[in-house]
Amino acid sequence: MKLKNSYFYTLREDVKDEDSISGNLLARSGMIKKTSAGVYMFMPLGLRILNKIKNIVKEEMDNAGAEEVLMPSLIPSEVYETCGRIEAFGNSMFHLTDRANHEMVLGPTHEELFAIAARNMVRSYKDLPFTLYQIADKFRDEARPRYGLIRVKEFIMKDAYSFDATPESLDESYMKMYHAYNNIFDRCQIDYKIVRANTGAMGGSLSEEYQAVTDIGEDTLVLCDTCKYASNMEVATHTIIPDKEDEQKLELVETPNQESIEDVASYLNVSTSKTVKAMLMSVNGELVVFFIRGDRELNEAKVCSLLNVSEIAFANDELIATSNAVPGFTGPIDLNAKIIIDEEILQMKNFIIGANKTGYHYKNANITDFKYDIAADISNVVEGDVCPNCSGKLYFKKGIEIGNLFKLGTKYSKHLGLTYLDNNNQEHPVVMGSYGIGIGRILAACVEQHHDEDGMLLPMELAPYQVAIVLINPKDENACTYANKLYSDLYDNGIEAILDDRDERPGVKFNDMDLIGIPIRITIGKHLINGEVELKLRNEEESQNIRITNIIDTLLEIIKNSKNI
RNA sequence: CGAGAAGUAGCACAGCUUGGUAGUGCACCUGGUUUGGGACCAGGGGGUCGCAGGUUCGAAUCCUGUCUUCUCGACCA
Repeated sequence: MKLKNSYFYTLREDVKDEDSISGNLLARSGMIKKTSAGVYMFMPLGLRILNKIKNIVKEEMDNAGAEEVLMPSLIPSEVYETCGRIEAFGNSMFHLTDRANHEMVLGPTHEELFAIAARNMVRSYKDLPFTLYQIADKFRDEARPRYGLIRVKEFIMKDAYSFDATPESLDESYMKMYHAYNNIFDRCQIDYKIVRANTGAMGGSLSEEYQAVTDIGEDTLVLCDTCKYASNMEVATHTIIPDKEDEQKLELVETPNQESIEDVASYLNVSTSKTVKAMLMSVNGELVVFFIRGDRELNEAKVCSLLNVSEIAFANDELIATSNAVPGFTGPIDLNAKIIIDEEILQMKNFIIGANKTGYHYKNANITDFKYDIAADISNVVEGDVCPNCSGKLYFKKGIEIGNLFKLGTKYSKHLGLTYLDNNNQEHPVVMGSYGIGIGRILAACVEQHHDEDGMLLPMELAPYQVAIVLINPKDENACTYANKLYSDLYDNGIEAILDDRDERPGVKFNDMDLIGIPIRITIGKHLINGEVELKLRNEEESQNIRITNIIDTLLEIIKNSKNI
């Protein structure tokens, strides 16, 4: 691309609309432009990067034996009704009607259509296994789009679906995707963690997420400092260390005006981990009181799957009044409500707990002092907890979900009649897996992880162009002639280059090329008369002068080496 | 969906309190001087002040409604 007659602009200041580094750098580079909240235009440079990511994904999918297809985005509602997902998605799905008043939706994910596609051809176990994928737009009406390309309403996703006869066969298909995913994210130079995740509304047995590690991540990753344990906070567990104290006698103590756990703990001069707090929640309109250690948080995802509900809410005053619970002083002893305790409390001794009486708590409470309905893991782990797999300590990082793997099982195939006959002429539902990758999120995560104060530092495989040729003085005819020759020589050798032939000052050109993250810069300036140009790598401070005689080989070598990192 | 803030030129903003016909920096155009890290001088183009009503002789400014955007929360396969 020669800049002079191309669509190219940069902004010198941050864009007010963008709240993330990646969103700002992409917008300032003229690569993306927001059209409305959570919806973006991709301009030439941005689209080039996107296409490079897509190509990497395609190559790895094809290598893993998956076949590419393309599904529509405009889909009759009834397709999603079959498996109850109109309900499950709620108002995060875009609904519309056509002129004949048929209810349609814009596809948020495509399990059903792929299952229907598979149903068209699968008859026998001999037809299995196979894997299909597409790279296409998805639509989700996010309540709050943010962080540039991270959380958007319309986005490009690679979604793959595997179809197997047996769970064992699914394991193999799953592992093929697992390896393909590692290759994809390695090639994009993403710093990522693979974590256990909640299967949520997708259903199925196993789910793992690929999380790009970044501070603006919306998920909390729980990692072990000793072993490879890695889990999304939603499903993270820890080893409970039993308290070895001897049980003491329950004692009512006055705690006037001490309503928060911190206040009570400091008033009674104990650690918050020696207290138990109550969470008064509404579950399907019923009051349920959850008890967890004072320094922990209730884990909604765990509670929802325990009780098999889609959401829980804080109880309102009216609901609380149906019991004898006293907010701030709620305890399980003589409480007339459904009680669910964190299993950790089974191992705690002599703890502080509310007395259901304003201004009073019990101390030296023990599990034998009260009744409860269910004991289960309902709390979040905290940093420093002991790893469930070894004796290491758990710590947290923030992550963006850039990919996921689901073992779906037979949920969709059962509902949609996707079955096969085995060698005994018996009919079985096909076992499915689903595998997603957010293409735009890879771009955003990559920029979040690779930038400096001057702009992006894109990996060679993702950069829109590998080389930027900066022509210092376009009015110098010799320099201009050489620059154009170099430009076409590079193309002849398969190297993608930008020729900055604009009539701008050198500083403007350097800053622009730094901003858009071109990995290699060739500057054609005053040393050309000596047969030399300047070579500078975006991720290095120093530049060097090189002879123009073997410049192509030098560049090919740099590009080749950078891909082997 | 709850709470808060903001919409004025391509971008970032001032002006609004106290109504009087629209301004700054960057970007853009012309001429000149410059030319290895976001040049300088001079001249110039570009805005129905988000939209709709209302008050007023007169509204970017005051009032009402509405839309949009952003922030914090809720939600998030």
